[in-house]
Amino acid sequence: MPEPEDTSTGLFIKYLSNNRIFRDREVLRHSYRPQILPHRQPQIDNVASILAPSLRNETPSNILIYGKTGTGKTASVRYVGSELEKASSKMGTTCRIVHLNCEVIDTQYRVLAQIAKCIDDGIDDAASDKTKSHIPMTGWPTDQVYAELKNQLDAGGGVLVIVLDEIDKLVKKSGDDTLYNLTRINSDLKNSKVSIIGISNDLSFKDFLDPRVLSSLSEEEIVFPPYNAPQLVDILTQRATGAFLDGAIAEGVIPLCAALAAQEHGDARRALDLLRISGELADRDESRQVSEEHVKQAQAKIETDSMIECIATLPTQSKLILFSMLTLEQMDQNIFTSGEVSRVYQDIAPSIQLDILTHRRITDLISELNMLGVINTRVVSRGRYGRTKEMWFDANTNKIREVVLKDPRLNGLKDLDINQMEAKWLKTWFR
DNA sequence: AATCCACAGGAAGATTAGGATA
DNA sequence: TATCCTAATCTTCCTGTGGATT
Repeated sequence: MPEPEDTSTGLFIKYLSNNRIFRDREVLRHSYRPQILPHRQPQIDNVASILAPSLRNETPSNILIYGKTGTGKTASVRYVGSELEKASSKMGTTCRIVHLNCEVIDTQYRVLAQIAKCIDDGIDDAASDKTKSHIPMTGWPTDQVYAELKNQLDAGGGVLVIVLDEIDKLVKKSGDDTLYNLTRINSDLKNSKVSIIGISNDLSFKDFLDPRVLSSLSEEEIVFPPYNAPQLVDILTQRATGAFLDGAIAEGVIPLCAALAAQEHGDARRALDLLRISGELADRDESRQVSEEHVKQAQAKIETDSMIECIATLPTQSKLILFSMLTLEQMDQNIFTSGEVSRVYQDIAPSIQLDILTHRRITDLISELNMLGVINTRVVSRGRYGRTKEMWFDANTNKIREVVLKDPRLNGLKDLDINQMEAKWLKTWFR
């Protein structure tokens, strides 16, 4: 009997020892907060100038911040926030920042409770046992939470800046009551002040807001434009020095990552992912350098990964349609018409107790698959033989098949006898 | 030029699921 | 808990159509 420890160490050790690429790959993760944010100085200065009055114990204007994902909104605000707290403790004023991600904290109750909790934690060391967290995670009526929050704020004094990240999610899920109450809270406070920073990547969310809330929330608006390719190069270069060992990246790698990500909305997060995955690929095949080839592989990997993800979340019916197309493909057809697909579909649907959708519906689902980029379609006219829509895959069909069969309701199709089906179809309608 | 295939895809109504509300 | 509302899903019915064949 071999010692289990030995084998497992042996299993992993070889992957740990050849470390020729990364110095610290955490630097490339989304959660990493760099000290310097290239090309965001104007926005940072802007936020700072708006928040500055809080150091004189005056209420700063509320701010709304817009920008696509990966444009540095959150990072910039966090940076300004931490600088502000530093400055305030140096100057002896009370000035606190609470950062909430509304994708996670998405109800009025939880927002209020979370704010209260954050203030509490901050005061904790000063007045340790007196102000303990009063508000339970659930159970109180909302107005009581609101009142309790006011008490805590007034007790603490100073200025509180509330950052509502992904504020559009909050509005979509639970309406604008929360925002209404928060913007109004200043008039109920005697001893302290509140200012709100809303961060959104959806410009249209304003439409859901009460005009009064909107006007008070957007006293100041700041837009974070997407990065262009040269700017992304700067960002990647900065991170790469921390993340990679010297000389681990080939010449054109960073510009390539930047260019690919710039095409795709100038998303810095995407660019960093690309660089990190390129690095991981290089690491895995024991290269000593990340090459442009690795970047291309990484790009392909990200693409298929997101497609796999997309397919996995498709409704069962769409998956069955995909499976029908896969079946046709196994019968060495590369291009299928909507008629063929729906005939195959209608034949296998009953065998797994799925109700049969009409042809009309199937055409809609097929166009949907086309929109998602899982398949390609094209309308063709074959003269006397009618007008139809042709479709084909251009991705790895084995991967797709694998994912489709993971659906528990399609499990029975795993060992479908293609030959038998083909023979049957040939007899009835094929060609 | 007329015909006619094999569908595309619009319109509108029916059904269903989920969620709010009383 | 029953009921109502709404959005999403699905069906029915329909008109339109490019071009090989007649």
